[in-house]
Amino acid sequence: MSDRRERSPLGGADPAKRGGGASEKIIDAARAIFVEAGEAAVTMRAVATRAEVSPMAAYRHFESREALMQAVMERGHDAFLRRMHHALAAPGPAERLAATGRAYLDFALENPRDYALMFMQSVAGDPCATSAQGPAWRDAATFRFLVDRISECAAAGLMPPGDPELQALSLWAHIHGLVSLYLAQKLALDEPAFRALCDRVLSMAWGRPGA
Amino acid sequence: MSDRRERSPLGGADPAKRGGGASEKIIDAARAIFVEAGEAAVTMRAVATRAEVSPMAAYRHFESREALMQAVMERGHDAFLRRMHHALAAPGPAERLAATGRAYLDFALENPRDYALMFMQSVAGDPCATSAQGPAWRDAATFRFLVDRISECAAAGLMPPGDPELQALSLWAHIHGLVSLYLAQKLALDEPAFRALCDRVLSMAWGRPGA
DNA sequence: GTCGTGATGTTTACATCGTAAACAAACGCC
DNA sequence: GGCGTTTGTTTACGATGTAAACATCACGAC
Repeated sequence: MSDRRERSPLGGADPAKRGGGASEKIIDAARAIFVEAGEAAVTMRAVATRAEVSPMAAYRHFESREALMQAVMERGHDAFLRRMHHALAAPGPAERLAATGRAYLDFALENPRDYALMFMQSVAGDPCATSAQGPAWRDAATFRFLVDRISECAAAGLMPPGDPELQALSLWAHIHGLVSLYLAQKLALDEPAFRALCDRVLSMAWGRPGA
Repeated sequence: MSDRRERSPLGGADPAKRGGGASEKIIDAARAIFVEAGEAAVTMRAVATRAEVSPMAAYRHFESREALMQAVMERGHDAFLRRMHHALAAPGPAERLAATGRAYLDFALENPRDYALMFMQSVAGDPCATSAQGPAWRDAATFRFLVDRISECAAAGLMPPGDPELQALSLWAHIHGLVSLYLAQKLALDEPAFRALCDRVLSMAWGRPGA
């Protein structure tokens, strides 16, 4: 959990901090290619070309391609969390939970590659998964956010009582199941049909809040 | 849905039929490597070595590495369906549905790479933008099997009435969500803890049958 | 028999990939 | 100034997917 793969030799005590403008430029290039053309297109040479440096330059900032992809993923998580927080603008607990679900779906459908990178494959050194024992998802900011929204509803009597963490995980798994099957093209639906399907499934299982 | 990528030049009218002993040998080699070491280890050269042929031999039977992986995946689906059918041995509708859930989980946990290959890949957006409209999962034998188990329960009054297809999809998504998060190492749990978690989540959401 | 003909397999070759190694310029600090 | 550290480049190597050309072998027609 503590080791960043980014080299950031001039970063201060906290290596998770900015690694300098050059690292930024390289991550930006990698992200641009990734979003446009997918993970396979993110080759070190392509990134270097886009960042206007030589192919080996990226290795001064990232141990390996995998470490670079991890940085790309972290940007995705940042954006995801920011998006979730928009749901706080809704007026009441139930509305906030519903908005959270909508924000989740919107992010996944607008950033399918980011979503897949973040949640549908195992990446070494993932912030969500230490791959070893112990709590990881329980601590993830986005998961805590969902737990809070559910606790809020429970406190307002809008939810059957129970362990909010368990309910949050259940809801997360449910939405993630739908989303990931859709993104993996196992459902053969277009986006509007999929959104309608989500609405029906989630309202069936969770009443109104989940949809 | 009808075009096989396998070349099978001596296969009869149905190209999905056996492509000859050599194709078998190559798929077997690919599967062995895949199960042991993961998709990345399935290189054409490694497969050829294992199948005791020259590196280019596989191209006589499969268009590309991707087509070979697809054949590997189909083997996985066959095994998966066979496993599901064991659940029919249970005595009553509720028991059969519960056994189906258990079979699903068991298959995924015993064959994690197969499961990931079958259900956690191919993200919308890139070359796979074919996204051929129309029913696909609705026709899949394994999905029909789940719908049948749910219909059985509904007929016996063990399930709230409703569209069995929708309920089946909801249950599928829920279990798949849990499984895929676990396999992608987002939960940071070991297997026994994960099984216990599934039990709690699914029994919370679906009463007894799902667990 | 001989002679195509097509299925099957091999060898060779190439572009592209991740990345190790050696080298060079730019910077801070004395 | 000199010198070590940081940052970048060039070059090179082994692995990969696969195209192209060539070799083998079975088999039906003559």
